[in-house]
Amino acid sequence: MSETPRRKIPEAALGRLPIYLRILVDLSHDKVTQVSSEQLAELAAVNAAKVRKDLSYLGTYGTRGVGYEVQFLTYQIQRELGLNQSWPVVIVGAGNLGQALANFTGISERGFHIVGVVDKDESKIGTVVGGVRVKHADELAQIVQAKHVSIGIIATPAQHAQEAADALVRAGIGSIMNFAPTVLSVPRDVNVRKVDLALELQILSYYEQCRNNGLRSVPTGTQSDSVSA
Amino acid sequence: MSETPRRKIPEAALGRLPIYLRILVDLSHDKVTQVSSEQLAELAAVNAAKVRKDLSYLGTYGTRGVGYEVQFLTYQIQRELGLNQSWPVVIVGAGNLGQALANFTGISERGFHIVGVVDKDESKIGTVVGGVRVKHADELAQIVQAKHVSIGIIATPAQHAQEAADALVRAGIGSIMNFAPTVLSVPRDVNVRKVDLALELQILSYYEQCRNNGLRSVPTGTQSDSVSA
DNA sequence: AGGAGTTCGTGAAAGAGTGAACAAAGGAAT
DNA sequence: ATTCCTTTGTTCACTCTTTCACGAACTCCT
Repeated sequence: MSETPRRKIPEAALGRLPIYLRILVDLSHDKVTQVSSEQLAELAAVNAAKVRKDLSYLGTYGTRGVGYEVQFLTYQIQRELGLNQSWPVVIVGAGNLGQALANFTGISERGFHIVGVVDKDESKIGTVVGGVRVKHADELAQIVQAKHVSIGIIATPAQHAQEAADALVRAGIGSIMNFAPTVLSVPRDVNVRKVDLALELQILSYYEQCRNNGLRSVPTGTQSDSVSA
Repeated sequence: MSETPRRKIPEAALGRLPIYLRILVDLSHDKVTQVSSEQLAELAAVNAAKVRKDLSYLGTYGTRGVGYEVQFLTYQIQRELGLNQSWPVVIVGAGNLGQALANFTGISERGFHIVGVVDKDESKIGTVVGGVRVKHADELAQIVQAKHVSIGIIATPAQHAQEAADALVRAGIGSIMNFAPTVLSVPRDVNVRKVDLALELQILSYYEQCRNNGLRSVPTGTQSDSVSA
């Protein structure tokens, strides 16, 4: 029962673990050592039973009548998510978004570090973003192999996203985070998550329109996650 | 005919409408006039039955034995999402992310336009991003009311996200898109969607770790050769 | 006109996710 | 030890989502 190879965590629960993790880290900074599912639920804006069920997928780490030990639970979630190491990440596309991502401290603070940024535009090559010198897209495979990168971020315009994906797959990447507003076609064993700016705004637009039409069918109080594929 | 089929669309289906919309617009550019649920499903990487069911929430817009008319369906989805108008949007936070968002053409091309960018940092005020001059955060309410803004984007650091949300709510905003990695607390009638960069990466990390545990014990960047399936 | 071939719309079943409720388990006080 | 209080872990009923399967409706061809 000590090091059971964890069964698969449901997608819905998996999406909440990073939220709990962030909250736990914050609590830890505030010198809080114990936390109940009720408190955690409050901070994450979800149901307490859901918190307990989510955490139960990791193991039996709580103490009845007491709650969860912040440090210990933090460690367990990190371990489960594979965050006790820092993953090397490569960014394809050094435009506005690529630069913002490379400079985003949240990435490096939470278990990842940028080891490469590539672009096809000669004018961008050689410039330094996020502490990394931008290289030509042709060098992608080289970077991936040299730095053992398994996660790639696509921050290109939509029309180049698929070729970026193909290049990442050829280079041996296992997971792709896609910021381009396109559906990527990749081999089945490559994991893709997409973040689509305009898509999320369009969903807000729908609810705003509903509100204006007097039809208030907005899911009240909930904070919807981005819909990922 | 009933121009208000306006039932509430299930959240899951709603999240896919913008994807169909984008594909339809692309098809239209390629001079395609008809499309079947099968084709649409292929392009959106989903099940064909799902496409038909999703579209059926809008109304009965297909023709049996033929498919859907691209132009007409495009219009219907846009109408349903409230995209036959251009929504004014305000951005709070003019850092890397805020600038990238303001410059992101995908926003203005898909039914939105940035009418204001505010920040608290004096050094940013007065600079122009995305064609808009950055103003002081104190002017937020003024901008919101003058331009009838109902959608706000939070692109501040996490520690200022809640106060940005409070300001947006006070200003009368109805929907918030939150890029800061924090759970916001807002009144029940304000709609929040969150996009969390690091969260998505952490989910990828989990799957990468699972993959590596299946093959090798220590996943220090062991690149799995992508076996196409 | 009638039959063959498509493709939509939807009912029904299976699957996933949610939340109320409660037994089990720990701590504290008597 | 016993009792009381708290909080977890889990069950169960319910809702939401996905997928299958098939009748209905449309086009084309003979």
